[in-house]
Amino acid sequence: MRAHGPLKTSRMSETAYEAIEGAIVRCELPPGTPLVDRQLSEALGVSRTPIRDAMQSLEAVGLAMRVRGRYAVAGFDVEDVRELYQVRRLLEPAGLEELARTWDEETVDELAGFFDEAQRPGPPGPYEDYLARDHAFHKRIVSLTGNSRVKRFYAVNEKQINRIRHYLAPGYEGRMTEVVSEHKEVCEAIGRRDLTAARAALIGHLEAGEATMITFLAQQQEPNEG
Amino acid sequence: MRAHGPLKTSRMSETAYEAIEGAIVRCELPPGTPLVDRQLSEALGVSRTPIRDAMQSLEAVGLAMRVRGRYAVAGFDVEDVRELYQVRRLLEPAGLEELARTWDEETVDELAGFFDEAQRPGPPGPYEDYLARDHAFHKRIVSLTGNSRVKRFYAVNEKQINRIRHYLAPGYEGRMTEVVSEHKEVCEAIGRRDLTAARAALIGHLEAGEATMITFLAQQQEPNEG
DNA sequence: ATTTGGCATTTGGTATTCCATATCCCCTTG
DNA sequence: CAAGGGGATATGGAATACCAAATGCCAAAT
Repeated sequence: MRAHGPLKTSRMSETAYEAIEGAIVRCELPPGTPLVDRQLSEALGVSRTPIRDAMQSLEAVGLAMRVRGRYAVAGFDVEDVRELYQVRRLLEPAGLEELARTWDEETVDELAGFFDEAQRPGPPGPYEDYLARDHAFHKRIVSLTGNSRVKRFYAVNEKQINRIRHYLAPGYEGRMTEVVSEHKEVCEAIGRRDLTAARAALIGHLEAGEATMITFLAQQQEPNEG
Repeated sequence: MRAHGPLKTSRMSETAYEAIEGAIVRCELPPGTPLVDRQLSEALGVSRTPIRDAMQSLEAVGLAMRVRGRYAVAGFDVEDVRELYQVRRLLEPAGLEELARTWDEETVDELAGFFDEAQRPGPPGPYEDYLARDHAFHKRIVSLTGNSRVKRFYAVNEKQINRIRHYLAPGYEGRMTEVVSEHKEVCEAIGRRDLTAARAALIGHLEAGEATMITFLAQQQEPNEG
């Protein structure tokens, strides 16, 4: 029985995936929320098939999980934060080391001046803008590895970190100005052609970020791991 | 219309996935082979739905890909080998560094003697046994990171490398004895509690492996990247 | 009142049907 | 004979139907 025109605009699986992923990352669907295909099917106006495709993908990137057969939004805890930041400390310095190896002057200059443009003095802009700029910087560093597998792995990692950022906000913006100065420290070291210092500054920055996130998460009376 | 009892034994998606994945890794389905859901559906005796689930997973781990909408077994080339080994050089030393940090005597002894047992002198056993032992060694090192995300990433990486090993065999077994001695070098350094040397030996081992694989692959008149 | 058995509901998995698009082949036409 | 059109086929995507297992609830019995 055909209900109505199903509007085969594009891949409904991808549309559904992005809708659900966005809702999970923004914590509109909090950790532990059951993901019931029939409900989501009705809510998004598509059939169960693309929804189940999307849920499979969400499970693959660790945003959803199956607990005794039932799908639910994945939980996270302090140990996840440790893992996520360990991955960053592993991948991002690798980008800098590749830069040290190849030493492309143009790229060095690009990174050294990454925050020059659109960097107004005084209070930084809205949180979302700041997050986007932050992410662009770190993503650019990882891209220096030129390794597509590393980049994909990093992207999944970042998605999970971003979700915890959303979970912790508001209150988490407090570190914004601190992070900006840490970024500048990395960029200045790159500008001085001192990649050893840049690497150290980057790792310090990541360690500070991990510590902050763990502190906030522990305060929040950490929820259970999914 | 119900054809016959479909035997809902367990998750047919996983069964189908493992069947197809195995065939791809063993190169029974060579790179470029079209993966047609209806064909596989008939071949494996299940409907299209679990097959399509499996193909989605295969695409996620890089063993299959979609070229203009059609699924096919992913190809690979020298650049893939570089990426795959760069990932290994990134992850495996991280395991040793974690061991250096925590310095668990029991684990050190375990790794130092990893190849003592069942290591008969003279010619090594069958290639498959050797591969399994090799993989167990490196996997154990990566597991020292204690990072589940790293371990999953590494496992996917290994699956892809293993496929290329199968693709290159026979002839590729020639490096077996060489690899065994390189492994022993790593283990001996660990036994001497010299993790710096162990790290160096491990990286050298990986670089040798990459060079060998690239040589063999280049000889084989490299196929096109999927 | 508690426990237990069974039925209704929920939910995920699989099969089947329907549909859209792309590709290929043959036929027509200039 | 070549080029273009049109239908047949192949193939993937989505919707729906069907099924099994798990869950929960309610009633009945002790």
